[in-house]
Amino acid sequence: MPELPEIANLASQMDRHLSGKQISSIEIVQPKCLNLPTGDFSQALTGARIDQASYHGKWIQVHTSQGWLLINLGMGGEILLTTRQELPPKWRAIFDFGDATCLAINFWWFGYLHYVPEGALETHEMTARLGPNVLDLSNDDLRRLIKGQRGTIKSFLLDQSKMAGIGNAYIHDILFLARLHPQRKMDGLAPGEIDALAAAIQQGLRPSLDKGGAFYEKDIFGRQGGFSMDDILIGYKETQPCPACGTPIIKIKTGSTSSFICPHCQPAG
DNA sequence: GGCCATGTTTTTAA
DNA sequence: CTTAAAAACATGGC
Repeated sequence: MPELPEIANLASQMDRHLSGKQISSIEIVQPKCLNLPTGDFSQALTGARIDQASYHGKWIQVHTSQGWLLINLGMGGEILLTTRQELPPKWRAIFDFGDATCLAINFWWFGYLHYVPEGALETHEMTARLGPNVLDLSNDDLRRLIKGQRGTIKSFLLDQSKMAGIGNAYIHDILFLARLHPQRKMDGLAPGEIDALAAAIQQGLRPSLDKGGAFYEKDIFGRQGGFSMDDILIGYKETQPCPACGTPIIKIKTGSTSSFICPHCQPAG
């Protein structure tokens, strides 16, 4: 599912290939994903010229001449730059451009398409509450964030209001790289472990970012990402040997999500 | 065919 | 307050 590397790539591609295009019409299949009634939403963005696209955590922020289009793919989906003649079989919304191309958006479950008027971005709670993009954190930033925190390290890393971008797919390798058990308590971390965590976050996300995202997601041209199963260290590799020590990887329940760990390299402590 | 796991965010409960 | 778990649904795997 899309996390920071995939979102960052999509936003970058959209910025490069959509800027300057004008939205001529909008077709919505699933009104439930909007924050406005369908008519209001369409009216707000029809005629808008796309200025630029960026991202914050798992949200893509498209700035237009008529305000912001905010996209969250939820648990996975596609944003395709295509034409009416080559539409994918399924989609939730289509933005037609004046030049015969269109943007077809699909997502499996709980995606969002939100409109926010110009200058009102800080009133959009779901993005305003996000912490800094996780790749922008320095070791000192991380240390400050951790100070005074309780709870488990996994729920901390997944808390988008602390830092934005980590999801339940990349977190397995991040915690493995830091040699930390997902259920270690935040107040029990040694300074050296925090530094290791800061390095692990970079190490766990950048390779995928550089390769265009994960193999199970597509870019706006429908091409798969270059980050393959072989690039993943331990995530989703239950029973396979740990790359560091050879101990079989196990899958455990952590709250309502699953985690993959090496029981030898990541002791519960 | 049917049951189950999946991953995000918000909401609700403990 | 803090932290954990459920709910919102669609799709693919076994």
